[in-house]
Amino acid sequence: MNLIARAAVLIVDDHPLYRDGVVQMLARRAPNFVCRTANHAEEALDLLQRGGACDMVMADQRLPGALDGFGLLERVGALYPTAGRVLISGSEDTRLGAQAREAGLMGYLPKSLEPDLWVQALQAMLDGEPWFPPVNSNDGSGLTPRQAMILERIATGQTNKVIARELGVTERTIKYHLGEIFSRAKATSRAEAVARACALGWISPRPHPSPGAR
Amino acid sequence: MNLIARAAVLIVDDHPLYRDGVVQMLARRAPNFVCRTANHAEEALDLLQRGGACDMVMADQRLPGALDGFGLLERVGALYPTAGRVLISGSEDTRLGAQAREAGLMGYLPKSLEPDLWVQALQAMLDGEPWFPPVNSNDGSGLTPRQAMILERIATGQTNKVIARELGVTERTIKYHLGEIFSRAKATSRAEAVARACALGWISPRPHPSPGAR
DNA sequence: CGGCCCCCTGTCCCTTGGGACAGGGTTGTG
DNA sequence: CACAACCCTGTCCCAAGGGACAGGGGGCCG
Repeated sequence: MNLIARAAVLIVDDHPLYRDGVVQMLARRAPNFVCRTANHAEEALDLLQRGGACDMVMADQRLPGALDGFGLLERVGALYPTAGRVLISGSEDTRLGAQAREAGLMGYLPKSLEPDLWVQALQAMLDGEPWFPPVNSNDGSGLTPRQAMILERIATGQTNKVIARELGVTERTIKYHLGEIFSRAKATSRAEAVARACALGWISPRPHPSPGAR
Repeated sequence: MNLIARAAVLIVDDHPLYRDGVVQMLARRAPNFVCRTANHAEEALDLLQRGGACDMVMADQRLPGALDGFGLLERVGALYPTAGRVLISGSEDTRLGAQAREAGLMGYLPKSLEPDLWVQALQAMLDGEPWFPPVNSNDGSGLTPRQAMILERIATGQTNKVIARELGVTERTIKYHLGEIFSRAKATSRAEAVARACALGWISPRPHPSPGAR
């Protein structure tokens, strides 16, 4: 564990009290950290530009404004390749963790994480170690990979036919999986399934541009 | 503003750092408050039962476990009618405020609220004044009341026919409104509309039991 | 008043969706 | 091996969804 270096971290979240909580906690437990905070992506980018780079940028997935956490961190990655980038999220959805990995981020911190683990994770990440929450074996959703894959596409408005084509299977197969999803989500239609999946955190509530659907 | 009385408040939220933030902030700005915290509904009820009642119970809308914020506060209302009940939420959705009002709660605090306003609101509520965030005139969604009404039902999986019956209009009319909703949400199907509405915070992501749909 | 917005309705038509019934394949585990 | 998940597929069928086209009515504002 690295306790020597001073580290500059930027925390981006639109909930003032949460930000304060993080800052206070870090001040107490990891005095070697210098914290800055921003309300949203634009402010964060502005801060980085005028205030110099950071060792670590941690952004909530859900942010007001045009850029969400992923969007912001993507841009940060392009502008400041040396900064560690970490996603924060209020939801329990471990799918976000996977997404964060794919996006090349250094870590993913659910807000339900205990402060102890929080600093532990931070230290690890500053040492260059990626950090993702211990997988619960339970991925929360109770959906099979296939089902999750399909549900996600459903949520972008894709039709069974399209999904079938893209996954290289028959339309009938999609219907089959849909039926399974319905029973697991206690839904009777795709619209309801999507709503429940949102409510249950099964799917990441990211504003989708629906690229292939229009 | 009432600065005299000692007030016991219970904060229920599954994000430790957010809870800490609130507690710290209150300790600094409103030392007359005695704070207790709970992770989820069950813990909260337990605390109330063994620890005696509270003047104020503030619960996040999204909680792990069987009861969400509304559920918890409903039960609290039944068990401890004198306690003020307040909903907290991370989303910007002003619909939640309306829902909280309907549920007879004393207030609604979005997490994006500035700490200043937070304590102000708390004080007001302890004085018996309901407190809800200043309406932005902008309800965020850009949906007409009718559209919002219909979108909500869509999200519970209701079919056009059912909605039409319940609203006392023709199925055709529902289709019309749906079309409008689609264009506003940039969606092409009800499933996509629901997903985008969730992502945009247009609809409250409450696990619906879908009463009339099954 | 004219224009704009919201709400409501109709007909025609084709595409999708989803259930019921009935299979076959793989992998892995007790 | 038997059993359980998971994945894939087929056919038949009917209900539901959604677009195109074409209207009428009320309210509010310049």
